[in-house]
Amino acid sequence: MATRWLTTQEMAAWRAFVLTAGDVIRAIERDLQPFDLDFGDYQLLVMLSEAPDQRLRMCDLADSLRLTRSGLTRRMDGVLKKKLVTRVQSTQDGRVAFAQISTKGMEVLKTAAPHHLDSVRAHVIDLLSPA
Amino acid sequence: MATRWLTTQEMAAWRAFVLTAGDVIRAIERDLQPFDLDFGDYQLLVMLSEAPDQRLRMCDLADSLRLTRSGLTRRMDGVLKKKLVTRVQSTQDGRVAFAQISTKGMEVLKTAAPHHLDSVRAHVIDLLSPA
DNA sequence: AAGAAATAGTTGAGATTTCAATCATATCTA
DNA sequence: TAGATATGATTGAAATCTCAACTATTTCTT
Repeated sequence: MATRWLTTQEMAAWRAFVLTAGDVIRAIERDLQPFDLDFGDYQLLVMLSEAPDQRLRMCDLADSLRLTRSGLTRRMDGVLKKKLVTRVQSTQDGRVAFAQISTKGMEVLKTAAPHHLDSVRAHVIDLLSPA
Repeated sequence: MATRWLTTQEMAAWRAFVLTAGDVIRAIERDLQPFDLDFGDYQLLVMLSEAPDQRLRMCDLADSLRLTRSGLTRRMDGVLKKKLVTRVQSTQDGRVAFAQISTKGMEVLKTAAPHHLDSVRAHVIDLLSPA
């Protein structure tokens, strides 16, 4: 258990990490733009597409996206308007609402996914590996 | 030059990276809160503290912080109000303004830095190493 | 079963950031 | 040197997110 690392070299690595992590996300977001998706939308769609019945309770989705509930409510506004996702009220528990990916949402995701993966490959290799 | 990596394992690594990178920043920001600094303020102060004459042109500072010029103008509002930084108009070039770290800014930075480095150590080891 | 506590979700206000437009100053070019 | 172009910085509007407060529903306790 080595404490007191983080001297010159580790420090440089940490700084590079902080700066390039942002660059990577921005580059990936730019590549997602032709599909009218941002990275937040994309992650939301992925989570739903992999969930049982392709839906999740709002609060579980918020947790997995590292958003507050409030933040998810707002993000849902966007994907609902784009018809990529549906809201389904639970019949079991009057408090809960599900977010469910729509047919259109699945189609958009299937179209965007290969390009997005190319993008991740390219940018992570280009920008992150050196750090 | 291997193309077509990013199968199950690499995919998982990428996802973990995306999620935990955010967690790390949030944790570090929480530890900075007692000093009334957020991560953006801290980085700005570090850049200035290391610059010649402890000052930088707005546009160069913006570039190094990965902010737009507009974004930096707004962030400056905050650190100016806290008296951590001064604005200095250039006498050479009427267009440029310098951001210069103040005595108070240097003091705050010196106080916060050791705690921040502890924080980086702790959270990067805790959260990032597994990924 | 009634009241208290916990859980799910939304809303208003504020912070941070970006884009596009704008203004001012400097530099280049013809 | 006059006009065009480039550069540095700010502003208004919009997007995204958080916190605190709130409503509604469910579950726990007695």
